[in-house]
Amino acid sequence: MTLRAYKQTIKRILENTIEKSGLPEVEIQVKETTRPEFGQLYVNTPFTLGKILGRMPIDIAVELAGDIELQEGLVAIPFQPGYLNFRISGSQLAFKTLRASIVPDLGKGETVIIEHTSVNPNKALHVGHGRNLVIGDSIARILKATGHITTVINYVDDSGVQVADILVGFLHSGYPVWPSKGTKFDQYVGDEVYVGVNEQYASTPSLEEKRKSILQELEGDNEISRFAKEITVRILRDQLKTCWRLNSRYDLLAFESEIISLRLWDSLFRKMKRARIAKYEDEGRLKGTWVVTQKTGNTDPKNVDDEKVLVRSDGTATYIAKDIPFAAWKLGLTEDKFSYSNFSRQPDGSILWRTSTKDGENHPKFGGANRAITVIDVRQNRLQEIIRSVLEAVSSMPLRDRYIHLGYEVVILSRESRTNMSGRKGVYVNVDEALNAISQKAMIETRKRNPGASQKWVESIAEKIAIAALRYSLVRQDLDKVVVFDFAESLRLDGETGPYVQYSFARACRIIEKAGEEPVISESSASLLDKEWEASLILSLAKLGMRIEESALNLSPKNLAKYTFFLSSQFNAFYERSPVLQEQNKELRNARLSLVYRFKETLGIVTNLLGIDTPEKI
RNA sequence: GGGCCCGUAGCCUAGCAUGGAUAGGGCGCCGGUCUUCGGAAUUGGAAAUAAUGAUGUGAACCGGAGGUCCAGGGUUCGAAUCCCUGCGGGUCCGCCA
Repeated sequence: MTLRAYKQTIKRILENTIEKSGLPEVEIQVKETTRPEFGQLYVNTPFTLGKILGRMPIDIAVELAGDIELQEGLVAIPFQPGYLNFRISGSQLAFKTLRASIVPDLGKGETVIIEHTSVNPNKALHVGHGRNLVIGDSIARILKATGHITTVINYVDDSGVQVADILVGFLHSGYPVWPSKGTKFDQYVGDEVYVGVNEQYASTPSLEEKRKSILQELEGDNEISRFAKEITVRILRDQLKTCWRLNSRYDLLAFESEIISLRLWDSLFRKMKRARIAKYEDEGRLKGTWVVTQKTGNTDPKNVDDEKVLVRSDGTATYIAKDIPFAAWKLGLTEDKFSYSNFSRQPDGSILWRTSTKDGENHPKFGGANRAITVIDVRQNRLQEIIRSVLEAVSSMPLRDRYIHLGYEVVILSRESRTNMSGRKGVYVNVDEALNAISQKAMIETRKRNPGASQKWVESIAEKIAIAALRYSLVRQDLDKVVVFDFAESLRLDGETGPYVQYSFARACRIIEKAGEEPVISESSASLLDKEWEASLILSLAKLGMRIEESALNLSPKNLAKYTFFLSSQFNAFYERSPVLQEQNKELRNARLSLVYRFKETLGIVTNLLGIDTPEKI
């Protein structure tokens, strides 16, 4: 039984007690206390009841404490000015916590689609994309571990202007199709071709004409569109190398060009016309277009800004006309016209599928999920809202809980100048470059600590440290906060960082390795763990289920990142003050050793949910 | 102009959804510890080396200093948290994607 189970038990028993005492029914929230002398859990129900009944909260707290019947080892203590605190006996909490680490089942088979990464196939991933990937991948891991059936999608926008830009570079500006040796193709295209072509547009206006004609060719089946596919898939394969390097994985690649060629838009557009959400403009500045009006409660009739064009006056659809059917497909609001084929095998052994227009292979079910989570930065807020409100109108269902835009703030390079990363201008830090730099530094540190180790081993450890450092730094902040990517900061290996967490894990492994035998925990030996720092480590370990639950419900991986750091620093404090292997008292040694075991397992579970590897030795 | 978001020590950040007990961390700073690693020097010894160890160092630990929770008003027994107004910053508002 973990703290999460205690919480549920207390809630149930307290509800019964209130009912039996004839007190009014109120919503009960069992919360964690801020300090150990208040016990571990508390409710402020006496305040709520006091208000209703016009009585002193403390009197009600005393009364409830007297009436409530709790299991052995759990007591209720009234506290001024009206809290009801619950104290779990140290030995019992220790014993129960040390027996097992439990991940709660919250999903009950709910199907969830998570879309993340979705980098345009014309450049390498920069750290802004890295934030998207790390958030999305962590959430996918958390949801999967808590009993949800997840499908992870990486959307490939292979039909837009950005693709036309690089084709201009290859076909008209003389960029070679093969970069110089040692350069990744995605990096070469992003750094040289894409940036170069965008600079040339200013000086050579005729290039823009060329782009226009390429853009038209892309919609059809011809030499240029086939060349575009070849190039974008080559870039995609290199991007995936970076994604996999960051420990991410996907189930499906969805190609925008196939949404177009399968004409998924048509049936949606018909439905939208029928539902009268799509309106034809007879006059005004949008004459000849089909628009959708967002219901915003904007009362000013002169304000036309919340109209969004769906179909241009020349009859072509705008990009939102690709997003809407895809979003509808995710929730099963439109039929599944895709075929699917095997794209490649991933490092974790699973198959990465891709949408396809050709005859499909035997594939798992895609689309039609209970819930769709789209990870995109906050600048897409308005568009995502439009998409959801269109889907709501078409399906006449509220979708607030089913179509979720998980927005996060952008990554910038400097707070003073607020340098936004821009692929077009070539202002960004690539994920691979960042990882290489951190890895370099970690390699020096690892070598210092392991002079006799093989170069290959040192390199593999340094790589894992680099990934942990980057993933941790991108996931630890609130989604609403702008991340300033500071190179010096990202090279830090101490303080609140991924490597610090890995270090404490490795410390635990050292002790376990040297101890040799696995300890057997009994209630009496658990009671020996009575030191303040031991009790607080146990309490933190007992919160595993609660922490996972809240991050799954709030889609907030940051909570788990904080939790790994907190556990690690508590473990390090324990490590300094409670020697395990030197302890002469066999039973105490045994109890401490099982605490080390439990710490290792718990931390291993949580770091895994964050995609951080924990080597046994670093 | 309208929508959304942010404002917490020198810097970064948690807590805000669901109001509650002394606002929790990290970096940096000051002081200390040490089963980290290096080590001037001293003592013993012919030597290998052993003991002591200034001082440095640290993915380690302990302690300390550092706060108008942007401002003002309101609701409440109680506000960092809820409401209103204002200030500062960001972002979105193309027949681009």
